[in-house]
Amino acid sequence: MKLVEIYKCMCDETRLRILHLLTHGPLCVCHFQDILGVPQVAVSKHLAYLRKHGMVLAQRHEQWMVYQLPDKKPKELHLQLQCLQDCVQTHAEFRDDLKRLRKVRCGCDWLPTVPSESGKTKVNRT
Amino acid sequence: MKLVEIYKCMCDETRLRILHLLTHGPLCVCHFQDILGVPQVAVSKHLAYLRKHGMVLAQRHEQWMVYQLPDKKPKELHLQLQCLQDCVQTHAEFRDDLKRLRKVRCGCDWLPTVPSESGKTKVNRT
DNA sequence: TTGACATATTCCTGTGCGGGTATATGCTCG
DNA sequence: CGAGCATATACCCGCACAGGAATATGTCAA
Repeated sequence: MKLVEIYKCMCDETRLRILHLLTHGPLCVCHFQDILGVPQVAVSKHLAYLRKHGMVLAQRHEQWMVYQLPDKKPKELHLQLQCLQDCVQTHAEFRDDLKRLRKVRCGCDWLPTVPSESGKTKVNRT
Repeated sequence: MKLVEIYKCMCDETRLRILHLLTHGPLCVCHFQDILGVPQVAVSKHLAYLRKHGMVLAQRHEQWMVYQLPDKKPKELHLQLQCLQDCVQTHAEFRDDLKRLRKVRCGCDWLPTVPSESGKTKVNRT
């Protein structure tokens, strides 16, 4: 994995926030929309970019696409994500994202883990 | 310091190599040229970019401009540079830069530390 | 099948930036 | 001063990409 490519993926505000959120678990597109407050097309395009560069994995689940970090990460990626977590500690914007993330998790029962079939109700969006 | 800006600075191959070299001590422009094998104008522009974003400090020394990392770094920058050092361990291109760096240091007696007046001979470039 | 929802893709536009050439600035030495 | 070296800046070109609008694709449910 090319180190510069990792940095290119992280050098956009929205993508950085997406990656940061994903370090806390898988998410689907509509949740990114809600948490980030960014239009659907933008989210979708940034996710496509990240996917194209092997930074995230996508998996359809009924009508939703669930995105997550690869479980087997190359060492550089692992280090970078680790570093990201360390860096954001002091940045309010990222902590606010996490706050909204928790709210989303409460409103959605299957989120915390990789989505399973059990007890899924269609309450993702209102 | 905006985290994204740091990533923007690091998302170009040449700038990344420059920053990596600087983690090993101050350097002047002509050395970057020799080590990186990149034309003067490119080096100069990338250094200007890094300077503009507070990633490096410049200091004139007679006819040469000596660049170095700021000694008082914001926490994010420090973490990122640390992470960079960890990441490049496995990347040959960066190790090759270090090899050439050592050669340059041998050919230039004032380099290892911030340049001092003692015993400077004009042998920077041939 | 039709409609509603979730997501992706296409097209368009503006901008930032990388590469190159030429030129300007700053310093030193004779 | 003028020449020569080291470095920076200005200008031009091309490309990648971010943002937005419209539309396409895929899935479900009635």
